[in-house]
Amino acid sequence: MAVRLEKNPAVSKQALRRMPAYLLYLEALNPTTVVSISATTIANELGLNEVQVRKDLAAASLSGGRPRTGFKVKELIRDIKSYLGYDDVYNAVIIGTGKLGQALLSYQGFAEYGLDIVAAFDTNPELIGQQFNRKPVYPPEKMPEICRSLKIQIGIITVPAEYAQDACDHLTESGIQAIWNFAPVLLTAPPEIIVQNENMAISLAILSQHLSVKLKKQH
Amino acid sequence: MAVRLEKNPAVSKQALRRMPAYLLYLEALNPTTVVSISATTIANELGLNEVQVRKDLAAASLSGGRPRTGFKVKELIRDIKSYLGYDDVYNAVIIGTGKLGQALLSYQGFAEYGLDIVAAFDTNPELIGQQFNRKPVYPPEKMPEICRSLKIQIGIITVPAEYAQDACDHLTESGIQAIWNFAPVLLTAPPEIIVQNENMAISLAILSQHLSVKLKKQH
DNA sequence: TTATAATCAGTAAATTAATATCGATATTTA
DNA sequence: TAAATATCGATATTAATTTACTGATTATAA
Repeated sequence: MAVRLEKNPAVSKQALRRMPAYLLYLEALNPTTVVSISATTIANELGLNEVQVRKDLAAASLSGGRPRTGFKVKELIRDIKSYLGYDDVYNAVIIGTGKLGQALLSYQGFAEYGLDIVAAFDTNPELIGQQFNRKPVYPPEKMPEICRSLKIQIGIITVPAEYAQDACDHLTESGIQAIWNFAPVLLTAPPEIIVQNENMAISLAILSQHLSVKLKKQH
Repeated sequence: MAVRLEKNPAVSKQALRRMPAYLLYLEALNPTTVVSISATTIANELGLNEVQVRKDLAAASLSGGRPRTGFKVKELIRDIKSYLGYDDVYNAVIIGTGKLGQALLSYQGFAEYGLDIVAAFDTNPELIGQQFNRKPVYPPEKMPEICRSLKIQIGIITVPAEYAQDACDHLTESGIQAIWNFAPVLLTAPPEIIVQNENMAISLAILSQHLSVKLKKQH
């Protein structure tokens, strides 16, 4: 029998970044025709090294794969989701209901990731009282009260850059645990607060630098 | 004299990811009071290792820093921008004018990064002919013609997941060079096309996993 | 039933990235 | 003007990550 000695080996930050790609790939498979899949196949499809994929999967998978057939697709999806914490449901609020805030409020896909956006905050009187995707917009003063009563863990910042630190401070005072920051600002927060920056500039920097190198080559 | 032997040493992908943070930090400084800054200071402020910062800056900076004072802030900003290709202006189009597409069309900050979004495409007849932030929305059929005549290099995909591959194919046929993909899908594109995924799921995965670990500790 | 081949898990080696150290140099201070 | 010190660039070391290798295991086919 294939015994897995290390149950859930330490996983690198890089591996954590690859997990969502595995999920996307696995979920795109037809579950009726593809029951099992090997690390080799996934690696080839995603352009990764097969040992790397096998190690990543070993970290997330509870039951492991079996020689010759690979991993059960359904189990693997479930295990990766559980590994990433998508099973636990977190309540979130959005600060700033501009276009981006509205886009996030309207996006149906977050349920997949265990993220439940339950309310939004905005200073604009015209937006306060409105709903987006059946989620109400409140004035910022209500933040502490609402966050505590609704047991909000995550605050999503989608305000313009100049108001982002304010939003961060408000959220911190309202007792949230983590911040997902879409504003192009470096936030200052207490160390116990998890801050994850969704920095489109990073993505754009990588794209731009590649493109710059590519276009220079063409001359 | 402090001679820099290696002019622009090879930089890692990780370093490239840190560059936008340096820019954010440097641009937040008051240019009248802070003329020069040391790698040490930046490292402390951003919570990074000082040698790492010095190496990163050495890769981007043309003139280098000088002992005791550090780097000239204005020069450094200029050099990093140039290094990231923000000097070159790239023309882009947006495919999909839902909330996210509209948010990107309306965002004024892309000019900073040398990104000029000049038009959008959507299948929705109600949106075709409209403008967002003075940028017109065209039907997809016009993509090849418009992309070629306006010399579009970058296509930004903001359609729902199920249409993303179609959008990608259209863009490829329209002669663009790079794709910035916001849809949660793994795109298949010719190898010469640069594909950069803006995968919010990665960010969310990291946040979620941290939070999961954090909340478990509290018990 | 036995041989073959694909795949896994685990360990070792190689590569890449991060951090520590060192001599040189420019500014500040005595 | 000389000594002290902060900072740089470069090299050396350590740590993390990726890739290669090996033996075990299971399905398939002879």
